[in-house]
Amino acid sequence: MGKSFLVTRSEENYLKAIFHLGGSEASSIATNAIAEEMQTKPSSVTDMAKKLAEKGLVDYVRYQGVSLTEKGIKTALAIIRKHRLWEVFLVKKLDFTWDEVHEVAEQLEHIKSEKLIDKIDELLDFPKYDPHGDPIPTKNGEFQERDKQLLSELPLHSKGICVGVKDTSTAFLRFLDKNEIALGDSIKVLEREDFDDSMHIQIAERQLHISNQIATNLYVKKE
Amino acid sequence: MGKSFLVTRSEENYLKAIFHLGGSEASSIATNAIAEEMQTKPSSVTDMAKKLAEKGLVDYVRYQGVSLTEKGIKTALAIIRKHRLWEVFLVKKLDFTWDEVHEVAEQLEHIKSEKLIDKIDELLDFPKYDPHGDPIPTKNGEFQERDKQLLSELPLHSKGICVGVKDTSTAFLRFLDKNEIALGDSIKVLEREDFDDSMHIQIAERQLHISNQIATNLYVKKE
DNA sequence: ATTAAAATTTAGACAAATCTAAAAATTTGT
DNA sequence: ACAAATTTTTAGATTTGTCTAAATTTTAAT
Repeated sequence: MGKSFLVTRSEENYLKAIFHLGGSEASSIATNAIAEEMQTKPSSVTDMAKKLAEKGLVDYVRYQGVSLTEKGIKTALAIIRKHRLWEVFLVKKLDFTWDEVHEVAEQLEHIKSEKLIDKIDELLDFPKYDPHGDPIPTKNGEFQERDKQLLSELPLHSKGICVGVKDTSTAFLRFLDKNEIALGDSIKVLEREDFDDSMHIQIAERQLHISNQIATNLYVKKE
Repeated sequence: MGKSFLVTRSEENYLKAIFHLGGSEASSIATNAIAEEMQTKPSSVTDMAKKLAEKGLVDYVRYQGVSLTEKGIKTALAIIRKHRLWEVFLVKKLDFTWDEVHEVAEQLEHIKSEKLIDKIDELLDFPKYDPHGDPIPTKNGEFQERDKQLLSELPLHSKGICVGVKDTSTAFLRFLDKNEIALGDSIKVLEREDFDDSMHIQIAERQLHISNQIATNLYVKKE
């Protein structure tokens, strides 16, 4: 079996970025898009694309961009799995807030030990979702996106359960904390303002007025 | 305050090695000794010595070797603290055996997050010793070596409590596991064989015959 | 269908961390 | 004290991952 041989930390980060940009589907991802995502220069992306292609992790055609191979997808999912499991660990076991976890998980995701991450998985009782509501791939790389929609798309008077966030910036997560909006909360759309698409919602026992910018960054699952 | 600015992973490993070789005392540590400890070449050590000296982490005199500065000691202790706390975590929370922890802890010790390690410390209830019996430095870099001696030096008929190991090789740790010798066990010297310095010991309810090589790698604390 | 704009790649350079081989300094043995 | 052995350093090369600037290819507009 192809014991994943040597994948460097930098290569792992590229694979993750490509995956997040949709590189696991048929479509190719543009050099510029990857450079943007990774906060680096397009020329660096080109160099790395060649390296990853040589290792059989991506398909790369000059001037066309890259897409992940089967092997690349597996590797990317393993990293995402680790990242999300560590996030759960930090929140559940060490009382980190959900805006604090990302930076540390970015480091922890590169720790190489199959036993370690499987034990963490077990310690957490095999969670299916991370603190932002994103699904955690299994050991075999299976994972299903939750059936969810943006709060902004929820019809008037219908109810949903908050299951995730689209924007994971510190600012947004802090806003949610401050307004006591958490995953699992039940949300009902009471009124919608046509003028600016802001809305009145019922959340737990409270009522809240939220802007469209909030509503387009909160995922809910219809009840 | 000198927020430890940038210390690379490689630099951290050198500091740790120098500390282990006694570089925190007045004595200087030879280039060759460090190369041996780090499994690298003396010329690489020279290069790094200059770099560390420039950052004020070691004192370095050409052809004389290096010794840690105050700042270098602090940095080394912070890494050792992290390494040992992670070892405790792996054993206590994830059921790793004590011969499995080192390799993973070597990676985890480089994770940069003060909050993370302090929370791990708290989760473990502020342990004083790691799974091999070595003391864990406090957040302020204080740490005291335990009052201990080698089992081989324990007088005939006297008793001690097993508090640590000198050799931390997988082979030795596995041997101890197989013979059910664990930290905390009470050991009494029943008989000593002058010919080869092997000894009969009473450990818990059992009696055991152990070679001098074992006895010179087990630390006990006199009762 | 050309040309202008945008995206991408190449070429050449740099910093970090390492190595080899040769030179220099120190230590050791007598 | 001086030659031989050992240790240490220097000089120059290599690898990884990055960058800038220039060249090339693709895309978009008229």
